[in-house]
Amino acid sequence: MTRQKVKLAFITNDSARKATYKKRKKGLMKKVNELSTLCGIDACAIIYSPYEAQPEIWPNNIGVQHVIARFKRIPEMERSKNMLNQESFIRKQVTKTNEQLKKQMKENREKEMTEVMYQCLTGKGSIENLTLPDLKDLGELVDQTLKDISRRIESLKIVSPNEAAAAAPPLPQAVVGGSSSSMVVDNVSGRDEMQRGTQTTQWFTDWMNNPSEQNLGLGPNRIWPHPFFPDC
Amino acid sequence: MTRQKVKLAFITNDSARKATYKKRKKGLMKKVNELSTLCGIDACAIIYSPYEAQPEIWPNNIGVQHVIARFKRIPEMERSKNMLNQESFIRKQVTKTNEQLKKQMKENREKEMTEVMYQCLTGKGSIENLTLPDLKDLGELVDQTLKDISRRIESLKIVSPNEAAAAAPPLPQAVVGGSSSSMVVDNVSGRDEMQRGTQTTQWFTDWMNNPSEQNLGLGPNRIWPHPFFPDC
DNA sequence: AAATCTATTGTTAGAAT
DNA sequence: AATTCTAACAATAGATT
Repeated sequence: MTRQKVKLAFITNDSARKATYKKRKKGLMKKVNELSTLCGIDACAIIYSPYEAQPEIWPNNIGVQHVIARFKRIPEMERSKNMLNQESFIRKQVTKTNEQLKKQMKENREKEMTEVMYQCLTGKGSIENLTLPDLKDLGELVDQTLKDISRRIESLKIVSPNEAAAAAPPLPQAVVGGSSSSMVVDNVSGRDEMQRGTQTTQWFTDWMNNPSEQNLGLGPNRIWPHPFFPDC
Repeated sequence: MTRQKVKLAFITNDSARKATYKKRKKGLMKKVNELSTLCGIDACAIIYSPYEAQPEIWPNNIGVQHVIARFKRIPEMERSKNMLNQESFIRKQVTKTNEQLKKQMKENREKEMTEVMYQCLTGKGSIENLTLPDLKDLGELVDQTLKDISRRIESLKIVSPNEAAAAAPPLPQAVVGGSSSSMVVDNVSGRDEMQRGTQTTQWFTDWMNNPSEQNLGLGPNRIWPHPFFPDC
């Protein structure tokens, strides 16, 4: 579920393992106790270790016997049913985790592209060796950024200069709005058959047809206004 | 063992209790799993709740059955023996916790007295309404502080002025050395039968016999050197 | 080995959705 | 009711004694 600094695997170092055992057993017992107390429920824990002849138990012999007796009383069939529940629970967890992964990958992609965009803007990098999918995503990002900036400019025009700073809605640093963003370069199947984008990104499509550092304002002699932001 | 922000007691609010149950049950299961994996041991947990017909278990039906069978195999007698062990363990815990409590109380006491001392020194407080035990501890503290200062002064005398700052051992802010500190006012059973202290604290014993703000340098017109630190 | 310390990581109560 | 978020809090890995 969460990032694991110490890998969740058998500790091969004997003394480290014992130390961890003692610490974690103590913590676990505390947790069982708290859960039972806070929620007023019946529970037990049994732990076998090579360090003690007897199992370490919670809450005590009587308590464990009581819970075991209750457990034994359930017909085997009922318990199998429960196991199915557990399986479906796990399946649900897997689905959820995969969704999180997807979301995270998308987020990473956006950050990556934002980095590329800023590097281009500051002349520290070029898009020369980007792949087509990268260029496509970069285009979307630039398009969205451009729109955000236009929106910001409009909002600045409406109010008086003094009120502007306070009234203008903050401009998101970089957002790729999945379906709401217009597609700059779409359905690309090869370098020679690109479609034209929306008006705001015409320059980008143009550049795609005739890529050169010169007309992108990159490098040491970069120009202003930058072609990425012709309105500024 | 440690400070408990949420009191360890049954949660009466139904929905809060259920929320806590779900969160903590999840956390507990995770912990059991980690302990078992990290240390390669056999363990099980069984939790009954009003929210599920079946108990929630770790690791699964088979695993629990296995651990229970192993548990049942131990003669009752052996387990009682183990319970004794647990009892003695708990007794040990209680002893340890009490020791910590004592230590903490001592520490608090020292801080309290240090505060009083500084308030007196800056004229912001008076010792007029302190109890006899308070005055006794305050005396000890002042005595110790005095000694520390003398030690510091001596160390400054030995080295050249330039080296002094670097070479002199740092002066602890306020330390009451339990048995090593001389008793200023000891075995006090009443105001009229006080003993005389060591030489460094003669002034304190003197003051105890004739307490007055005047000769303590307290109040708006306070004197220097302060009687608490006649050597400075 | 066991206890203690502390920097880091993990857990969770309460609020927001 | 269930999820998600996050500040506050607790657990603990690794070092030290």
